Amino acid sequence: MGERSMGRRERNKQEKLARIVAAASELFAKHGVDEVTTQQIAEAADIGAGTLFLYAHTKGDLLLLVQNTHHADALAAGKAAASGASSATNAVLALYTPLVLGSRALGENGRTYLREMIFGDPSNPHCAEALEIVAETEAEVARLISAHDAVEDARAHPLACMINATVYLLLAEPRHVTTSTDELLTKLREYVNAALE
Amino acid sequence: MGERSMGRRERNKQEKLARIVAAASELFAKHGVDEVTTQQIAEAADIGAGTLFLYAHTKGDLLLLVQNTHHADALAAGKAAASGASSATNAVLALYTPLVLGSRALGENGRTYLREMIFGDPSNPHCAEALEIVAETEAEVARLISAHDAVEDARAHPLACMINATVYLLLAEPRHVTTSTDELLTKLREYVNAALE
DNA sequence: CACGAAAGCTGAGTAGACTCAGTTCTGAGC
DNA sequence: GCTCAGAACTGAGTCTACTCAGCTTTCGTG
Repeated sequence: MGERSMGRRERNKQEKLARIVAAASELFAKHGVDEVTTQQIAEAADIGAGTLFLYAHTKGDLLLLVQNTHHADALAAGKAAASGASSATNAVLALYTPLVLGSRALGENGRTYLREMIFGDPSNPHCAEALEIVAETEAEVARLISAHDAVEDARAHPLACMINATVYLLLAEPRHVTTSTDELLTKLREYVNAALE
Repeated sequence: MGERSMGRRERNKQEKLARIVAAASELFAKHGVDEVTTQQIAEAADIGAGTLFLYAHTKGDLLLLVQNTHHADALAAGKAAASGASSATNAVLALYTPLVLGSRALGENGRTYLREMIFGDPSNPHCAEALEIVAETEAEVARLISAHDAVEDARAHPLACMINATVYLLLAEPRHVTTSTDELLTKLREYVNAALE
């Protein structure tokens, strides 16, 4: 996969992809997904309007493409933070904190990302990638609560799924849009505590 | 609010609303939300294309309008079924079974309904109504697990939220589209058991 | 009944995501 | 270098959810 081994065709494609990601990333962040047209993005990336859809099947896929990297980074940061935690609850909280902060920092785009992740077409690679990160998060939660002996092993995975579902709905539900991020994390701690006794 | 006390204006409105719900209900069920245009619905309801949007702000709102009644009915049926259950787990399962069956019976429309519920605009009355039913479901779960002494009272509400979030994501996640409804209910039992020990 | 105001309705028009038939570019074979 | 198959790109065109300026209907009041 060295850059040297690619022909011009492949290099052009990579370069275009990079321009698309950069353009979409900036415009989405600046104006919000709904306030930006695919035309504007294509123009900013200096490609034809139709070309955009060769790299992301829908506008939603484009958001997934742009955000998946940040999502994966947040998970990695969470994993690192959780490794030093003193209890199962603290570990789970540490794991999710970067994800929650990241989602909240995006404002409305954070909710849109969740929407595309859950309701997008999983046969699209960017969506599948996002779901992969979610599955990895779930597995890590199961590992953490097992390692801290919070619950017997058979319960670890179901509980991890429940905790994960709870976090995603906390971030998605409209009633929490006005809740401060601190309050949200406090709520999350309460939930995790309740689940782990 | 008797029908007699309404003027012609109000009666016309009610009648139009009924025609819209009937038309949308049939067309959505027959062809799926995405395969039906708002024009077709307006035509079937014998109203102007623009009139539709006086009764539902978006096409998604229209789905909420159509399905909320069934959703509420399913909750009522679940409540009734749960009242005779012998354990907290059985009660919660009984409560959710009609909701799960109802959602699954709608096929893809069931997932679309969830999407509109969670990501729709809550300032729209139909969306608010749907969220109201969700909140009621959550409260009922808390009541049931408290009544069956499954957990101390302080944990009842957080756990109810988590169980509820789990059910909604089970129904929404694309990976469960191919899962049979029976398997889904089995999975749900496993989750509820894990949460309630 | 006549009038005016306000509620309700209308459908042609707008905007923007997405498509596809035609074009250009790339690279392997000679 | 020349040729050609097919990969990649293009942007004008399509489709449809949603809007809005103008029209119609209702109804309280004199």
